[in-house]
Amino acid sequence: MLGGMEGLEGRATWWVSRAHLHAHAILQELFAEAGARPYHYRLLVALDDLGAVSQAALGRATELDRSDVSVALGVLAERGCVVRESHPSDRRQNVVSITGEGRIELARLDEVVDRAQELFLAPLAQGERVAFLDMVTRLGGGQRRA
Amino acid sequence: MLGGMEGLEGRATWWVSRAHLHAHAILQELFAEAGARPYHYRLLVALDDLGAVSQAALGRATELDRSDVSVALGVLAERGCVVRESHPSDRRQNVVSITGEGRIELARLDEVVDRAQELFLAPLAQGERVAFLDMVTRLGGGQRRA
DNA sequence: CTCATGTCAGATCAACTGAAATGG
DNA sequence: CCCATTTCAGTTTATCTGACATGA
Repeated sequence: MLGGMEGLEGRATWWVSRAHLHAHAILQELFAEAGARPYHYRLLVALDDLGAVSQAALGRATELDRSDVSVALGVLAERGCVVRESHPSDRRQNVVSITGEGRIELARLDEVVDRAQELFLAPLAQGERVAFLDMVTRLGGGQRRA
Repeated sequence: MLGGMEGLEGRATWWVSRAHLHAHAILQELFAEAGARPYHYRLLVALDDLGAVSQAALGRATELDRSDVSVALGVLAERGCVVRESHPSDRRQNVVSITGEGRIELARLDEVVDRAQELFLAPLAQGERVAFLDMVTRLGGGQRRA
């Protein structure tokens, strides 16, 4: 009678956390195989989307910290995936653009992410996936970092 | 044509991660208000369930590291929520039991966790919650820490 | 003076690792 | 000798803070 369910296990928050851990492990492994990091992918996606932007703008678009953007772009630049040029009229800014190399890398990583979704969603029937995505989107909806 | 969906955003793994962040933030805040940590709750639940057990057994039951169990039990013992006695025939072991105080604290934290579920699941209609829990349980199912 | 930008060094926090001390 | 338990110190990894130099 008293409470019903007890413990964190069995609660929605617990299972969401487990699912996240599982998803994270899958992504980490596939990205590691591919020799990249999720940050790199996020940045390449945003750059392909936005065109040439400053690092600060990139950080805002991807919700990454400017310091992490700075570091990750260093790696991507070394690999020739992006180029940084200083802004003509505002010399504080590094204007970043994706390169042809970068687009190839992006396409490769897109496939990695697709494979990760497939692995992660494997326990759900095709019909369930739409409903799940709809619900989990609402549950994560208003989330912003502190 | 080419790929369809691009970017981590919009993918299932992304939204699960967002939902996890949201759930985590809710739990952290409510536990902080209550002056406790999720570890404490996990341990109290297990102790209430198992009765008197060694710290090592507790660690295995809760999937917490022995070292973290040791530290968290130190806090709980200071607050009078648990007692540690050395095992009569195996003097390596600390046999831990929940106290009356501990059971009161546990009941209090159970309510905290219930409130957290309510807040977290608020975007879902009552009927959806069962379906969501079923699916997310399957998605987190086989997960074990490395 | 103030604010924005890019960079770097370090704080943080949870989770985990390693080793020492004790004992079976 | 080998293994289990408890404890503590320290590593790890991603994220975030703070400070600094530059410049608008």
